[in-house]
Amino acid sequence: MRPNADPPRPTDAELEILTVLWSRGPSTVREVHEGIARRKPAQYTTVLKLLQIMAEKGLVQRDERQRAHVYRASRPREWTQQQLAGDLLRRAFGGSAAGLVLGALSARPASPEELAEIRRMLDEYEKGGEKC
Amino acid sequence: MRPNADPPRPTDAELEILTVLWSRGPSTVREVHEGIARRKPAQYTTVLKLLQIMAEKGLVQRDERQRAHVYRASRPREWTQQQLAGDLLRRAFGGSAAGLVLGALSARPASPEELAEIRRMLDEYEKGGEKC
DNA sequence: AGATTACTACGAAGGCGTTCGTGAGTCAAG
DNA sequence: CTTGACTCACGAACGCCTTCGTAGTAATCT
Repeated sequence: MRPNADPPRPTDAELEILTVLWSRGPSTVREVHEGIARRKPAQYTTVLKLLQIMAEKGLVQRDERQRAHVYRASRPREWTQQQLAGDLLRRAFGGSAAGLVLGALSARPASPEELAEIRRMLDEYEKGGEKC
Repeated sequence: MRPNADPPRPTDAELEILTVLWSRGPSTVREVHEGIARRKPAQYTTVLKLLQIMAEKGLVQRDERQRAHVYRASRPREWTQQQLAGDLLRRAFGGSAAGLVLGALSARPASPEELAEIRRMLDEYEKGGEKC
């Protein structure tokens, strides 16, 4: 409907579907359903309905050229992750990125390798983000 | 109702109320309402109803000894932040803490001071968290 | 052609979150 | 005692999320 407007924040069920689309690439309803059903039992028509609603919202785009419509996420994974992280940052952490990092680490203890990866990422981010 | 069970994840409106309670300490409905109304117009009874529901869920505890009941958050801010961060980490980032950190930094660019604070926090966390 | 399968569209139900109006009770002042 | 201010309790409304059943249409098979 509004092709250029930002899609709204995905809900829980929508995020699960987007995860499948991001990892599989453009997929039919059946393929998404198979990807979902591994973890959570769901009827085929439930996934179909979700995808239809998500298409209305602009979260996914639909290619109707084949009989089995092909859906693809309209935003890349990183973009959506950024939206969600920013949203939580604002709502629950008062904008404190340090607070969010601490919260994440406390919630799911990170291995030394992962800590090293975070540090590496901080370095890279500090170099790249010289826009002020 | 279930005093020792973990309260569920707070919703958006509930989180706003909790934020007031965390910063003000135990408060009456009127005080919470004044704290909320600064940013978002809301009727007194809306805040009252929210607090009643939150008490049922166990998100807040109510002291009825005064005529104006006094509510307090049943979990500290850090605990709830940890829940929320862990939840997002699992749902949207596949458990990758590095991904979450990158998402947060991309969403709201951090100042060099904040980056330094994050690094300091990582060091401290690495020292303190020596529990396999 | 007729039957079976695969797919989309649609409507409806149930639950939850949010908002607010109304009623009833309590307390203090006139 | 009556009035007015303040408080809690409750129900209702509305919209959104999620789930699923049913119906209709297109392709395929015998």
